[in-house]
Amino acid sequence: MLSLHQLRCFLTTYELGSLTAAAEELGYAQPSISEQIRGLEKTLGVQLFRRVGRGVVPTTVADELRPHAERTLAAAEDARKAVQSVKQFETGTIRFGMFGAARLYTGAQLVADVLERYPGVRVELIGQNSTEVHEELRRGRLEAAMIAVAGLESEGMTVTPVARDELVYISADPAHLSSPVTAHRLSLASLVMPETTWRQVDSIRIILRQMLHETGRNPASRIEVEDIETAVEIVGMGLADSVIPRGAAEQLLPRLAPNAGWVSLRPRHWDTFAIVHRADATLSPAARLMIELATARMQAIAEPLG
Amino acid sequence: MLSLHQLRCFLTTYELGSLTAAAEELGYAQPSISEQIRGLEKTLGVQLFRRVGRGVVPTTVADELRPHAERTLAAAEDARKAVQSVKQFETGTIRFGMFGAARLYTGAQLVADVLERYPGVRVELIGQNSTEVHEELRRGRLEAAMIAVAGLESEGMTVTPVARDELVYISADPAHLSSPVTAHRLSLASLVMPETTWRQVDSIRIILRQMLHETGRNPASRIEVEDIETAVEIVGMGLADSVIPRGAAEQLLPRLAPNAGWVSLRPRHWDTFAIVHRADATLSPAARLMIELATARMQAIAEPLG
DNA sequence: AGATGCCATAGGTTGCACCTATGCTTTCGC
DNA sequence: GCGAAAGCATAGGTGCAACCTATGGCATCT
Repeated sequence: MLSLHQLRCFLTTYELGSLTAAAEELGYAQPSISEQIRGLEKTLGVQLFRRVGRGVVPTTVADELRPHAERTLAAAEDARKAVQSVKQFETGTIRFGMFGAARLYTGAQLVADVLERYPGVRVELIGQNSTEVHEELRRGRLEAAMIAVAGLESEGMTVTPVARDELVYISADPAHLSSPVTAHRLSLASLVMPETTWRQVDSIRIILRQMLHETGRNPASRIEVEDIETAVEIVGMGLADSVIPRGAAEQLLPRLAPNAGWVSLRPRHWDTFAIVHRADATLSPAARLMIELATARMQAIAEPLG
Repeated sequence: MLSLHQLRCFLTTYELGSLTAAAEELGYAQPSISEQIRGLEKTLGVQLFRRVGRGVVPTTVADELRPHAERTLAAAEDARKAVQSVKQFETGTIRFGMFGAARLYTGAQLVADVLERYPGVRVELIGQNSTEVHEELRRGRLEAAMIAVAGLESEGMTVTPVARDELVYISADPAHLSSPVTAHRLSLASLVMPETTWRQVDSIRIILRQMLHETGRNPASRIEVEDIETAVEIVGMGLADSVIPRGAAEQLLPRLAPNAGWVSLRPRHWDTFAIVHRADATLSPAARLMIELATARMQAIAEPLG
């Protein structure tokens, strides 16, 4: 079986024209080189050097092999270098999960942070929805993620809360915003809720369900939409009210619903953002980097925890 | 130390997404693949796969490594193929020594023979002069050669005579050609001799020296030139006579000295052409091919021996 | 002719690559 | 849910290969 070591020995011998010189160059004893060359000749079924008294002389087959051997060794060296540069974030892809409001208002900045520090890397922010992210984490396809957690069943997962963001009630009707919204008022409200596809696992809905549990009512949403921007626009049109994280409200209301405002819930509730990864995993440098940067960004915007 | 085997195991595992599948594909037991991957991860200092319950998942570093691993393996495979095709004369260089009159009147045809049968090969016909060829043979830089031998000191060399060519006296003076030329007449002649640089080892001169030895004279050449064509032209101009192999005479006289003719020596003498190679060498297929073709060509032109 | 340089061979040690057997964890099917 | 199946890791053992030192043979240089 062909090996890189054989090719290395061959090339050095070819260039130096001597087994002894090659052995010294490579730091081996002379018989070792001799054995490697012989092995290479055997696997290829050809003679590469003529042993002629003092020294060795390459055959025409050796002439032919040489450039190929050089290419092969160069390719192997490239492979090694490529891996090393990935290790040092000089290149390669960093993949990180980010779901919900977290991505909504720190995603772009987080990507900018990474690109600034490591110009060569590609960044993938994965996060269509929480179940998908959770599944990717569980299957090991995603190493770590920052997601909104609310009573998330995460057996075998390490969940490290890093920040919380207050859930606020948003409305275009000033009368609805005159005082903090209680569970009772919430139960009577006409709501538009995003993330309709993942409603069972959406952290905000889970929190609202817990809040309304005491009133004996289920959270009633009149309108279901897919993304939070659409929900905010609908609120701006006065068609319904909604409950979203305060950070999202501060970012989206001026842009999408300038006539709407927000008010706290009573009692207050918070959406918790956490770093999540498999409990058994040892995190890669890239993952640790993303966790560090994402945590910093999130804590600069929302309320730090822990 | 990086190895092709590790890269092979890595690639197969990457593609099949499973150590077990890779093991089956490559014909090994599963722990062997596991060990190779672990070794590769250790030499590179990175994790390539996340072991996640059932199956393995490549990391981003593995994504980066993959194309490089493919290139490296492809290069190694190219090297192997290149050597194999050289072995089968599909490509590569065939080097053969050929000196003296042998090259003069079979060289081009011999090259044509090789190119016809093996269109991909390069051919090098080495042979500036006999000593140089002999030296190259002795040093092993040349595997085999067909040269004119005349009492050639060839210790350690295997000399296989394949053909002989009569030495003839050429002249532009018909009177000189009326009867075979004896040693006596030769000693009185005014000669032009080629191969002046290598006069000490030129086979024709050696023969002439032996022939004239009985007359007590040394061969006297009035004119010394480098190549045989020039000598023939000088003969055609009537400035001197010469002694050359009959094959050369038949080829060169009509072209370079149409008014000249040739006559035998008395007694007749022959220049002997032989295959020469180191006694200890096992000949490569390429060398055997050249020997076969050169012998055939030479025997078609000159008088076969053995 | 002797000294030197270089490759091959011999003999022995270590380590690696490979195997089988088994245990642990996850996933799948009933 | 709970066993069955699938997949990787570990353990233990064997054989080969890579390495070493020591030495011999041959060619070359002085």
